Amino acid sequence: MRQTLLDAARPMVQARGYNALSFRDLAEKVGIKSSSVHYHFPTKGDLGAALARQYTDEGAAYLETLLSSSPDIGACITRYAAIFRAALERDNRMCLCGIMAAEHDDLPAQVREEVDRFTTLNLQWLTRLLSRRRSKGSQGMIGKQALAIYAAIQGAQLIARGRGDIAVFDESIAAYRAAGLLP
Amino acid sequence: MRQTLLDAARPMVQARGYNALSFRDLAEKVGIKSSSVHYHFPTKGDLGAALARQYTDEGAAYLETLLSSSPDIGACITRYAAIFRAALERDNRMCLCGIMAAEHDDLPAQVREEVDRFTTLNLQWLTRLLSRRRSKGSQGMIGKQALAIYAAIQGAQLIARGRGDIAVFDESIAAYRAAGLLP
DNA sequence: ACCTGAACACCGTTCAAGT
DNA sequence: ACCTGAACACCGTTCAAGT
Repeated sequence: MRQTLLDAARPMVQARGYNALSFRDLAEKVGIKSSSVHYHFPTKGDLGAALARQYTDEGAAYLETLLSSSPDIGACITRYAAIFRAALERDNRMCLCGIMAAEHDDLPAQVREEVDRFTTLNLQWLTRLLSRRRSKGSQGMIGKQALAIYAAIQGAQLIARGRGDIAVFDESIAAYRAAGLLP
Repeated sequence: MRQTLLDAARPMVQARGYNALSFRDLAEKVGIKSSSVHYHFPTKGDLGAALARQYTDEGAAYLETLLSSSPDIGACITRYAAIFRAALERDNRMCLCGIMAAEHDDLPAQVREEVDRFTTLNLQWLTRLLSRRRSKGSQGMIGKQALAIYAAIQGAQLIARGRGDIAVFDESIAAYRAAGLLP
């Protein structure tokens, strides 16, 4: 049941955010009462943190396979962007931690910590990827470029979701690549 | 009182989002009862829409002065990015319509429409700015570049806010400029 | 014209009670 | 071990009542 709740809650949060998630709506979707949800997750913060933790762990595992599956940096970035594109494809949803990042200052501390861990994980992964390049910058430059790439992709997803048009995402990514922001 | 309410509500939404705004908190801040807020704004959607409308109108006016004050495209973009930077400087707040964009699918229709109008306004302004360049692309290319610039700046603000570090914003903008995404 | 208190259905949360 | 109904303080909203 615990996993059933997480599986039901994830797409709800990806669509409408953490704040909009209701224990009663979630309970109804899985066929129990809202007070029963508290048996598995004492507080909404516990649920949100578990949601973000699992999402981050799964993302980390996928990113590892991605990095080891191809030596080509451009191909890796394309498949990295495809992760965020896939969320939009699924009923115009967002990255769980991207939408929660917007609620950052309104999140319970335990949820915020997991969201921050997702961001850190992505920045580290991008840094490792960029470190493969021959045309190296300093370590500091690589970190800043990783930051810029992550911010740009999250922004593209946010704006594309708002416009309800996945082409907005694709065109933004294409413009990033054309400019050389993406390797 | 109507304007007092709007002035008090704006920074609250910029900090924590539309969903987190409470009529009772807002009422207490301005010294009336929550039921009195409904006299000025019948529903929370009315308040949110008025908030976004005024924000967009003020933004539009400022962008016009910006565009006519300098013929230099790079200077205009720098001052454009400075608008978003200023929000972060003010207690790590976000663009009102940037944070509301994350709540997009959970907003009352009337609020969503105003948020979308802000986005449209910004894209049009950026398109006009980019049209000044000699090294022109097609009209379609310019629109896509405007989109990418807007998404990238919004993303930089979102991630910088999450990290609680305005340097994240500055470094992202610098990376955009270095790549040539920003003119 | 503007404000208020009381009521309503929602929300997260608690807890005694059930199986 | 897992679920439930009732209660609590919150929320947006309504409305009769006040000035």
